[in-house]
Amino acid sequence: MKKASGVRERIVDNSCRLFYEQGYLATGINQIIEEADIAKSSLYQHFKSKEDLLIEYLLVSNKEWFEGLYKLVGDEQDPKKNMLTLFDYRKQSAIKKQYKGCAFVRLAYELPNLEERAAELIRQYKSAVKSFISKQLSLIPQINADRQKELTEMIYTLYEGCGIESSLLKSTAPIERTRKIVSNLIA
Amino acid sequence: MKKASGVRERIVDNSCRLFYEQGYLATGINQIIEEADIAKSSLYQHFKSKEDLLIEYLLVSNKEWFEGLYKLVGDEQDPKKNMLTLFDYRKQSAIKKQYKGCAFVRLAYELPNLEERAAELIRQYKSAVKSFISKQLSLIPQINADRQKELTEMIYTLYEGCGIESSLLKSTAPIERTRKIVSNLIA
DNA sequence: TAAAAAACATACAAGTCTGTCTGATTTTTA
DNA sequence: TAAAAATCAGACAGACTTGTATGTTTTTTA
Repeated sequence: MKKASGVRERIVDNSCRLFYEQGYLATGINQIIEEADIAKSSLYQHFKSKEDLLIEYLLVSNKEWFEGLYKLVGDEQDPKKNMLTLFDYRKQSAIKKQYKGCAFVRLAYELPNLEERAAELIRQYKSAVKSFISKQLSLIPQINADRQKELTEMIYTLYEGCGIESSLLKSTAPIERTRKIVSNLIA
Repeated sequence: MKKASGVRERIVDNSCRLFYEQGYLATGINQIIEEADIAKSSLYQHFKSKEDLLIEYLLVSNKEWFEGLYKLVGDEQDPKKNMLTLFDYRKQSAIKKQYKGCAFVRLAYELPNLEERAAELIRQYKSAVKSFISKQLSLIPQINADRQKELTEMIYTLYEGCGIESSLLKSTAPIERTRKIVSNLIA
């Protein structure tokens, strides 16, 4: 079908940017179409409602998050290094995103009565992050299955916690501290 | 001055309830005055703007949170028990508040460009929580000053992390797991 | 090049939002 | 009991919200 105009792309890019920077409720359709420089009817041709834009936002955020992580991981094989890379990635993102925190948690907290489609995408994302942690641990020979399960939960909890702290204090220090703790846990 | 009518009290009670249940942006002045059963002009006599209601919300939430914690602590002196009570309190609150999470983090995430007055109150609250943790650790003789500092950060990070997890999964399991981890850390 | 699809501008509906104002009524204070 | 303060109901301003509808112009497809 169409391909050249990039209208859909501009809608998605600007929606995602504004939803993240300002929050979902604080961002109006009119601002989106203005900054994307498209007509309102074009937006509603691609997305039937603002809620559909929200779903798109979650899908894009998920995709970009994992792409960014695996770009930083590169072809490194050492699971210990890769575990620490997760925290390096969190630190790098915190700076780039000006300490506004995880898009998924942000949304879950902004909309306490979130529709189920969106809530499910958030849970899926978090589950995938936990899988990454679990995967690395499984590749460390010294760690047995019981300890792996235990450490997965603990490291994931630390991962979430340092993200919050970093956002509230607008500082990477909590992430760096947590990275060191995790480093000791898997040493 | 006035004392009997309880108008201000009804404004504050309903504002706090609705801000927490629905979020700040999703709650309108009109809903507040309707559920508080007062006139709009009465509201603006007590609070000059919605932002002032937000500040009140933070002050009240802070007060109630610590009152609830110290009620659960009672006159228990054992610092190890009191540390675990912090997590029992988090679990109890999670259920009571239907997994909507910490009011302060919620607000910081809902309004990424929060006014400085409010942001400062949030940081103060989190600092006070950390002080509680630090205080208990300082009362455990086996823990030296260095270890105390280290554990304060770690337990606080775990505290924040398990709160997020609990909210996203609508389950107390992450809190219970974390309580056990903390129990081992200070055993 | 002619038909189909996409994007355009713009107005509009119907509702919401915060905050102000007027003037009447009730409550408190002195 | 008289003056002062608080609360009331309700209209209003002015801007904003999401989404629809109309008709035109541009782009793509066949």
